[in-house]
Amino acid sequence: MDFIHYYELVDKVNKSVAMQNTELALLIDRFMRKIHFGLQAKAHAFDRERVGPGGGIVLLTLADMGCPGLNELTRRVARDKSQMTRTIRSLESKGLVARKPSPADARVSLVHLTGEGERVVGELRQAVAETISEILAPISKQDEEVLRRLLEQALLEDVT
Amino acid sequence: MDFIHYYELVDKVNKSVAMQNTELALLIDRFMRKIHFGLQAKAHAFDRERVGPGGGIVLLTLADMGCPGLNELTRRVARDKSQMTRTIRSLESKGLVARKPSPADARVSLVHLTGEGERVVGELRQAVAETISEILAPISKQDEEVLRRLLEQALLEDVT
DNA sequence: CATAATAGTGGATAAAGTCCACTAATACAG
DNA sequence: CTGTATTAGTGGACTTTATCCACTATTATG
Repeated sequence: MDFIHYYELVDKVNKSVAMQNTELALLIDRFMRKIHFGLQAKAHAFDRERVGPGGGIVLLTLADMGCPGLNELTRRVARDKSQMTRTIRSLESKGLVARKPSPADARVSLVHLTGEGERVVGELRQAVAETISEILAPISKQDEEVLRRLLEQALLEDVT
Repeated sequence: MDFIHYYELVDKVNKSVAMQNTELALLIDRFMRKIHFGLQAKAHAFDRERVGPGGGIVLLTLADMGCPGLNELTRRVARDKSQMTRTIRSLESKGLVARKPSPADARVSLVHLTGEGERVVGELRQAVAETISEILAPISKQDEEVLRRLLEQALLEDVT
């Protein structure tokens, strides 16, 4: 009956891999949440424009990307197109971003930060950086670098 | 005017740290989203009970915790108390979890998985593990372990 | 030129998140 | 003990995101 033991073993190993990876997903979720709440605790101090978490991510991403089309931006932050339309409109009404039609393609409208938007991005960065370093306090600077490298590696293929 | 250069340098360094940490937050967000969509793509295949992402995380966490009080569970997944009440009620109505009053404290009701709940957790784990390993494919097994260790370390203080 | 694909918009609805108030039970100081 | 502060859980009301789908305008392609 040795083959039974073999299959039990295989099953056990599979289950353990599944559990470990599941656990990783839960860890990531908790980590994300912790950042979320850390930021929210600071939000009243810096989010005077009331861009909210949704708007914040868009602004920060925009600062990284320069002047992308709306669709490109949408793919990068992995959110819904129509939702992005609304987010951008909201940010536009606050004077933080502006748009211009692409000279190359009449369908795309290129989004970019305004001066005021840049200023808000500065504040956001400050708050995010503080929160992140509080949360990452228990791990060393080298490991922080490792973490960044790992995530970049895992996301490499969809840089667009 | 050397001190000006000095302050410029300090400013530049600060800004770069802020940017790096901000970038890390954006990476984590994108990573999270990737998992989210990865799971969603599989959802129709395994989420026959329609627990959704919210219910899913609660079920998986529950499997890790055993038989926690609702509040304890809420703190672990870092969500709102009242929201958790509703999530649990929804899972209860599907027969996936059950509750019993704590013998030690009449205020707390202890939540635990039912047999059916355990079964669903098995399916969830399968799907989550597949998704995670697809996403983590570009990084090595050792690095995966490093990632888990780093996150655990960063979350260590709020294990409850 | 017809047809397919892409960028963006808008509507409708569902799911989460957020805040606040409230009850019941427990802890605790005096 | 007894009044008071805390804590667990519930419920309501409201806001924000998410999701899905249909639609226009433009570009790409056979």
